Amino acid sequence: MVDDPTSPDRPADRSLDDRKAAILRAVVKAYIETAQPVGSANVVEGGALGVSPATVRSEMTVLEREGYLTQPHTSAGRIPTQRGYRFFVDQLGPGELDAAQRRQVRGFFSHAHGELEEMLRSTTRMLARLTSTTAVVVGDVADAAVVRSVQLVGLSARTCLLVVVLSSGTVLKRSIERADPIDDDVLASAAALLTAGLRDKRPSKALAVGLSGDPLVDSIVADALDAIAHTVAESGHLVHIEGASNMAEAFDAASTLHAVLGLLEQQMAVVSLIEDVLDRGLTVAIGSETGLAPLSECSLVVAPYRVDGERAGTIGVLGPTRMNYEETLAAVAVVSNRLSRLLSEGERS
Amino acid sequence: MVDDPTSPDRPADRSLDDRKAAILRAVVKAYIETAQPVGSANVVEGGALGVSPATVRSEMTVLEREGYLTQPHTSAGRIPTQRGYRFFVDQLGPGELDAAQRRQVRGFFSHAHGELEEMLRSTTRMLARLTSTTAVVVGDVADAAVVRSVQLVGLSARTCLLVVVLSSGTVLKRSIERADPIDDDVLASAAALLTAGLRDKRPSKALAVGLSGDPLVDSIVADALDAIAHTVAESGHLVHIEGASNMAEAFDAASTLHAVLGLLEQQMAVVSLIEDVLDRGLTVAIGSETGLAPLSECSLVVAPYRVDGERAGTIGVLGPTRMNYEETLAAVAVVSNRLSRLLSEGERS
DNA sequence: GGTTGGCACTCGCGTAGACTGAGTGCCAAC
DNA sequence: GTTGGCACTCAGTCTACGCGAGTGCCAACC
Repeated sequence: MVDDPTSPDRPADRSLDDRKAAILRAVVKAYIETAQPVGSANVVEGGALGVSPATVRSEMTVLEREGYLTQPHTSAGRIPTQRGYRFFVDQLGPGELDAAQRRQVRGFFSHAHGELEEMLRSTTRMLARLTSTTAVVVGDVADAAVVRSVQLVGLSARTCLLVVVLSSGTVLKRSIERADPIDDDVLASAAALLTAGLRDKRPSKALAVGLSGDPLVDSIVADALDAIAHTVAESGHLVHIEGASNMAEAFDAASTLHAVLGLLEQQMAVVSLIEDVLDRGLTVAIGSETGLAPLSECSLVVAPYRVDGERAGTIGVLGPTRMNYEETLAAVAVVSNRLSRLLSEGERS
Repeated sequence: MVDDPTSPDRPADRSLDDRKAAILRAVVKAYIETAQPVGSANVVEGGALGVSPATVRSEMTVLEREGYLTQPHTSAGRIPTQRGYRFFVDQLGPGELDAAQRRQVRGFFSHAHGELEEMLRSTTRMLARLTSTTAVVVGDVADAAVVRSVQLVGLSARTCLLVVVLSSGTVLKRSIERADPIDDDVLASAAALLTAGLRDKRPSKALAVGLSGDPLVDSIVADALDAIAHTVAESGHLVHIEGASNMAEAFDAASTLHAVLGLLEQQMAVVSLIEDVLDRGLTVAIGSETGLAPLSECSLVVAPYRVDGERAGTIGVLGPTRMNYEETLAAVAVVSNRLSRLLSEGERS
């Protein structure tokens, strides 16, 4: 029986037998739909598992004891705990978008065009609208492209601006302050040296270039390499966040909302959150699994996207813990795939 | 009596005598503080205008008839109408920040440094924190600086990237698609021509440069000029919005909040809102004066900032209609002044 | 032994009524 | 014109109460 190929043999928590799993699933599904505690009768009438409410009740007490469900109070139905959601998500198969959503995605990508940054921005917008949640797209702009040109433009006597153009069309920039006035010729030679030395390298690998022998030029080159390293660290991740307004309808407590929106305003925190979740090998982070207190009532669904087979960034969706995981997982997967394809094509042309 | 220099002769609505004005002022002030309807007793005990509650009551009925106040229901106190707020704001003298706030502003500007964009961003953040509202800073990056360099960098055979560096350190960029493959030499000559022709001009005035005679180069130059015009139109206004999370505590109705946050996500709408308000010569737009339905319960306080005497952008604050106008007006004025000073100094050095 | 129907019990929620008190409008007196 | 007095209004609060959804337990059943 264990080897029966028809039995659902998933990597999920094996401590739950099939019926408990089915009941838990039904509770989670119903709760996601209605946001109301789910009673035993509700479970019976929803799924066709051929048992009476009484049986469901006794199973539910077990599920509660094991930490998958809670009761807001006696004489109310059950609500999934974080562990309950985790089980539910783990046993989900690959989902599908409904027709309208598929059309929306297809329509978006068939008309998509323009520069990388604008593409990422509009993708974020679309994803937010598609899922009615907050969408986050992180572009690893400094890691997914190579240097095309490096320029140094004098702004004032002692200040110049470093401008690095990448093959993706991304521009990194940073101002460099010098103690002494700088000559335009010196800037030009330094820029030529940098372009020659860094061309077709990743900006994150821009550590050294050949020296010129002229100490002034070499010193500026050193400053520029330093500036590149700083810029990569600071703005190497381009973050787009859209649909934060959708949070307003997900939570009724103003304080929760304030905390969540406040977190979203710290873009650095969002980037490291997503990195962290991906590093732990997760696709979904539920509640406290995000590791951030303000998100204890939120879940995050993430997926990397690739350009020519290589990770070029991450897309993600942040919503309430009781979000529609099937739909959101499908949406994130589809969008990341199509975005990967589109950007890879773009690169090739 | 009319010419008595001690009597408050303000440009406010003259249809209100001094006592009515004082009562209205007291009601607005109290309502801003408490968010509760204000009764006649409350008015008497607050301001020292030496009349009894009964007198205040009869005055308040007049103020209500004239549209400055409303009652949420009989047997409740009065609430200012939009017109009431308007009167209140019009008769406000120049306000002052309290000591703690002044310290905060001074501390920020004494440590402020870095590039223009980063400066504007952190200023927005500071303003949001200072006023506990949503702060908006619009930088007219394309109008407030002149061209320092124009470059064309080949990205792929048929695509190149236009990169314009401005004296402020701002970088404008846009990709240009060509029907035929382009040679690096051609790009270089076109870029040289553009730099020579546009240097020290404003990007918004970049309409033409001298021709080279080479039709290919000239055609690319034409494309580049076109691209500059588009970029100026599209990203000539750099928008920073911070403190949107503060809106969560200003409104309790989720739908209002959703509408306001949704509007804030459309940055274009915010820019044209602010432009529009300034064009009408206003410093404060109250409720429907903003011209945007989602902001009917909000007020906007704006002030331009200048670099070397010339308008370089706008700072603004968006909050609930019942915000603390005195404080906010003072904060916006102080921040715009100090920002102007800082940026002008920076330019000079 | 697992399953089931029956049943008593719990408890949130909605409704109804009473009460409170803040605040008004009116009026007669000052 | 101003004031104190007074009747009136009405939102908010509290309490009581019944309803009903839902539970836990148990004895009976297959």
